[in-house]
Amino acid sequence: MSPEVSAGVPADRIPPLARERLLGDAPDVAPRLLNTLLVAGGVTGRIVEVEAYTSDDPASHSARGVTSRNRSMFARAGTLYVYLSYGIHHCANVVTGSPGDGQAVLIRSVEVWSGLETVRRRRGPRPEGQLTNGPGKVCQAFGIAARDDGVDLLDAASPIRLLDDGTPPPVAPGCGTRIGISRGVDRPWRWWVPQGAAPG
DNA sequence: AAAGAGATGGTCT
DNA sequence: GACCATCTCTTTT
Repeated sequence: MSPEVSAGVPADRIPPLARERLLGDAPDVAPRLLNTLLVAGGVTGRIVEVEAYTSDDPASHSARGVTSRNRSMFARAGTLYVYLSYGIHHCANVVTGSPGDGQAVLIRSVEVWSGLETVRRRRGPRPEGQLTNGPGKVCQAFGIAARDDGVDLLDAASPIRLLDDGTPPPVAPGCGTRIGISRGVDRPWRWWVPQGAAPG
């Protein structure tokens, strides 16, 4: 299949995100990840909400060092970290920074640009706005699961990829505290694309 | 519209 | 045995 984005350009003709764009602390990288393209499972979408997690962060899986679960969170920038949440849902993260840092950005919400029928089949009949507006929903919609943990998102041969179609991140992203955590609750490490914001 | 609770299993103490 | 980086359905205002 040939996933397409809004302009009608096939996803396989859009270049991967430059790895240097992911180099840096997760709270710095996270807002720059907004408006980049996620391609997986026959679906393409634009990332519109993210959260940052670091090793110096009581809410982060990486806060207490490497374990078998969070191992890929300590890999190089561009690695995908997938974990099982509440025994039911999967959540996808983009590793940032340098190997050993344990920093990553959680993909919280995505706007689907192609493969909408596939998303509807995976997510079931639901209002348009509730298909991919949560980290567990994003993984279900894109078919991302535990087997995908550790893949390189910047490798054109990977089943899951981050692309850069030239759309810049929002000039003034929304910013606030993270959702669903019980520690580190005051860190304003969640960012989103303001609704109705014109790309560019 | 908002609040509450159950599902469900891996990870860590 | 407790704690979740969640989601959905049900109950209550």
